[in-house]
Amino acid sequence: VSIEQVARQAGVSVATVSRAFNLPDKVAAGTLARIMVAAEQLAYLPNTSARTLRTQRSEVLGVVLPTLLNPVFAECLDGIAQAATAAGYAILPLTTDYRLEREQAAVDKLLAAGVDGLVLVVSNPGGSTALHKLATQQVPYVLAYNRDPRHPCVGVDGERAVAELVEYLVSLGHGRIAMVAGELQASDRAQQRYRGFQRGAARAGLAQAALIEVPFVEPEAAAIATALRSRSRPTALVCSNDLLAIRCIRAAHGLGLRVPQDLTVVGFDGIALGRELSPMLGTIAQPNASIGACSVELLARAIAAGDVPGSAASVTLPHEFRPGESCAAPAPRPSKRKEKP
Amino acid sequence: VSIEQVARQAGVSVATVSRAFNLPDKVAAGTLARIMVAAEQLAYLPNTSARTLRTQRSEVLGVVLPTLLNPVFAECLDGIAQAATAAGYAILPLTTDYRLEREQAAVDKLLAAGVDGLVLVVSNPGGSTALHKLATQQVPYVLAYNRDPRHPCVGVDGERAVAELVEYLVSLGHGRIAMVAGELQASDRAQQRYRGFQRGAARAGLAQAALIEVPFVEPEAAAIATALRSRSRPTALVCSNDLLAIRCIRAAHGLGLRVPQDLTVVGFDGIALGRELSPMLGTIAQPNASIGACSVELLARAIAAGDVPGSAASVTLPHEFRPGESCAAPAPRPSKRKEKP
DNA sequence: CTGTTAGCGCTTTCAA
DNA sequence: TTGAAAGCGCTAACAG
Repeated sequence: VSIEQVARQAGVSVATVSRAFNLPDKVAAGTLARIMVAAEQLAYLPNTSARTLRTQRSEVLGVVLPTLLNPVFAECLDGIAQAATAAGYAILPLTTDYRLEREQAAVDKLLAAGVDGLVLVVSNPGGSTALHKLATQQVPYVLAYNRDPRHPCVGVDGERAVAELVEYLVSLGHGRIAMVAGELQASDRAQQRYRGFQRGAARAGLAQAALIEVPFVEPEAAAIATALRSRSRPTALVCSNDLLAIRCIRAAHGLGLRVPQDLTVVGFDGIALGRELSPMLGTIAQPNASIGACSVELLARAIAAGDVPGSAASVTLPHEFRPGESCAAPAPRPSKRKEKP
Repeated sequence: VSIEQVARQAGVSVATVSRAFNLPDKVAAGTLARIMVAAEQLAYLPNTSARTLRTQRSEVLGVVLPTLLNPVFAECLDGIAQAATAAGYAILPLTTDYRLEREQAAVDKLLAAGVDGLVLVVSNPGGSTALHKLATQQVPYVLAYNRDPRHPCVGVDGERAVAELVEYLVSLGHGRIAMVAGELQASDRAQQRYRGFQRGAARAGLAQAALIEVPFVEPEAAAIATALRSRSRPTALVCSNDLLAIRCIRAAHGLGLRVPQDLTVVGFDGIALGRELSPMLGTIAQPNASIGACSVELLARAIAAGDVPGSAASVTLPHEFRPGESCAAPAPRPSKRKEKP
């Protein structure tokens, strides 16, 4: 049912019906009422495509995320949706499954759909041709979680967060700390966190700071188990994200290690589920919903002002270290021989 | 950049450019090549709104879900996205946060966007005015997870699943079993599972089968803790979903109860995360991605055939009980007095 | 094989 | 306060 039928039913022109919906105060009260009744009767819904085509604005923001299977991004999307609604935008989310070619495809699809702007989480802002295209074409966009001086970004300082965590763990008495990460290549976030790990380890004078890289899909985290079986196994694991941390805890339990008594495990992300676990997951919590919301607000503001967000608009949001219950001082190991004199 | 500029650049008419993209074999090879080059140079992307407006088909399926914060629906959406892509559709997901008015709003928004069909998870198919509207207007739609003889539905037989679970638990020796559910009103799924609980309890001749209703938002599951502190506390908890089950396990641990030695906990949903926990979550696993995928396929088939899916097309997918590690026979309680002669 | 042309439903001048 | 009409970008007859 189109605007024309409503017009006929209400005995007015289509222009007036259009006004009734978009500028109600420019329509006589009586006319307005008649139109609304007619629209109601006919269950009229203004056709979005026609409106978008005509106005060249869709009131839609595109969203590009790696996956919704990781609660981090689901939580972020929730924040995006909330803020978008508040700002009068609908959203159109697409996932890439961490695949570069799908990032490009997603951006193209969104551009073809005529979105007014995009929020995206990419693997690596540096090499992204999709981003370059956006920048070139003057399309408003904001990166979430990513950090790159050449783009407008919203996220936390993951490097500092991890560095400080390592120093804290050392102060707790941990002498062997390992970082567990997915394939580092896959994301600049992981790289950043690893840099923080190295920095923290160096600063704390930590001798043993290893990296355990866990292939993404591998269900049995063999690499983790191997590391934990070693005689000189780490006393603390710093994980690149919460999902990995949860997996580490399970691996530890499988090996008969107690968390945190025998092994400290700390994640990164602060997914809501972490607080429901026992032991409650220790983590560097990001304000996921806020990261999404803030990205949208940045974007909306720029669009309203008629320009694109620049890298100068980047925002670093505060993170919060939550010790949870999976993080503690290492138990003093029973020494095999007497202490040195 | 529009089709016209491409046409000009390639020295052909807009019609030919259109054909080049939609019916490439009806265009001379040389012309096609020239057009593609021009399109590439100009970074041309066919305008979706214009195409939708003209063809009256969007190649988009609307998706209405309660929330993406519960991994069940995230997993389902993933399946939907996959199947949709395979069938040549894009998807437009909207969440309702379990609020009825938002179900209606979501449906309206999707209809206005001109989606070709919808997959939805509603609170209660019976009273849904949104559904009624869809049915009346002959819009193709499929319900996921919901079950109702008057609508096309894709899901598992939750009632039977829970009934069988209860009988199994009784056979294991459990004498006091409670069901933990969110507000039953909020969803027909929960109601169904509760019916299964009652049926199973009755059939197994179970004397003590209580319902513990947990307010949705409540972070501290006080109701659960109270029930578990009781002298005649249940030996097994059947939870309406996995998130609740996880919360129950934490509550149990907080009370010094071991799972499964002191308390069996079983969830419902089969979220991927459940397998990463320790104890691995016992659950009635639904094939979440398949539920989504199957819904899409049903829908796509009907649309292709030019009609709407009827309730006769409903599909019941198999569920699978996974004992995990949170489900076991109850430990024999130390008896206070000697056994009877 | 290619071009011309009429709209899809809507918004927005410009006139009345 | 309202109406007439142009046109957003595209596709699908129809003609050539």
